[in-house]
Amino acid sequence: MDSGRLIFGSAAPSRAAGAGGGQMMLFGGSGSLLGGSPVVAGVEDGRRKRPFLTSPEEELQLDDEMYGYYGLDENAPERKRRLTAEQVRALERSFEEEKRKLEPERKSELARRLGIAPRQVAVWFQNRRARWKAKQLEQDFDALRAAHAELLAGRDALLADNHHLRSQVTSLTEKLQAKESWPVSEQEKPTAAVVHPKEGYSAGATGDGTVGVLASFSGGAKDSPESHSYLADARSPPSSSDDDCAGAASGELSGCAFFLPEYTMLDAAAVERESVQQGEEEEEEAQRKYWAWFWS
DNA sequence: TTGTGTTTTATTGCCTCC
DNA sequence: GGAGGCAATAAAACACAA
Repeated sequence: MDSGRLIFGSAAPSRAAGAGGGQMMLFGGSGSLLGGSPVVAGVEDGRRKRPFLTSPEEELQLDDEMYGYYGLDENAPERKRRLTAEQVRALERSFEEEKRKLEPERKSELARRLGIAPRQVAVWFQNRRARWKAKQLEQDFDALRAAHAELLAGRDALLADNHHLRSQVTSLTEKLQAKESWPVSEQEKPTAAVVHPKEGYSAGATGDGTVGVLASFSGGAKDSPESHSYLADARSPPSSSDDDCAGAASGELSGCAFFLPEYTMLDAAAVERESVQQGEEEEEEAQRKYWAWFWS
């Protein structure tokens, strides 16, 4: 967009600037963009419409009226001159102290002190706010990007964990299915289901007083009873008052063991066969003893 | 020296607030 | 309605590589 900004060329002799020597040479001077043409065009000066000029004198008068400190420095070759380092430092300090806002009194005071036009101070603050905002946006973007990366990493970890757990479920399910068709010899039949909590088994009492068991077989040959290191003899009554039910019938057990009169377990059928074989009465006795112990 | 990209200074038009 | 802020933009000033 052409902003319509004009550099007024002037054939008039340059003159001393206002307080501080005047940094700007927007109008006039030998370096005019428009080749020294005294009058070029009318243009809006921010708030006031700048009229078409007819002479360098009128132009200079308008410069005084509209720009205050904007003077023409005969030693300044540029049409637009940058603020000095010291001026910028002062403006920066003010920018920080005043939380990026510029009160009118402060603007006048700064302009007076730095020898520039109040309008220049306002413009500098405006541009400085724009730079600050752009930088803030950049920092915010970086922070968001970092947070996003962190979330992605967390998500990937969860997916990996989920995948691992699913694999475990699949593996355990396969093992359970294999055990359901487990051929058990008469001598090797497990006689009861015992849950060893410390090794990761879980059990829950059901509403009717039976206990459901999910067991994991680890160690020992797949089809051998040795893999059932937690199996114990359900017919042997608990011999200890230990709350942790240590004392469970099997000497193989090192932790808590539950005797289950009825159970849902992969080798329930084997245990059932043994119960039938050893007599219903004996089984009932074991259950009776178990429940007596269990509820004691 | 020159071409090119970046930074700084300034303008313009629109919007909000009082 | 005027003052001031902001986004968009222009253009000078500057930096730097070829």
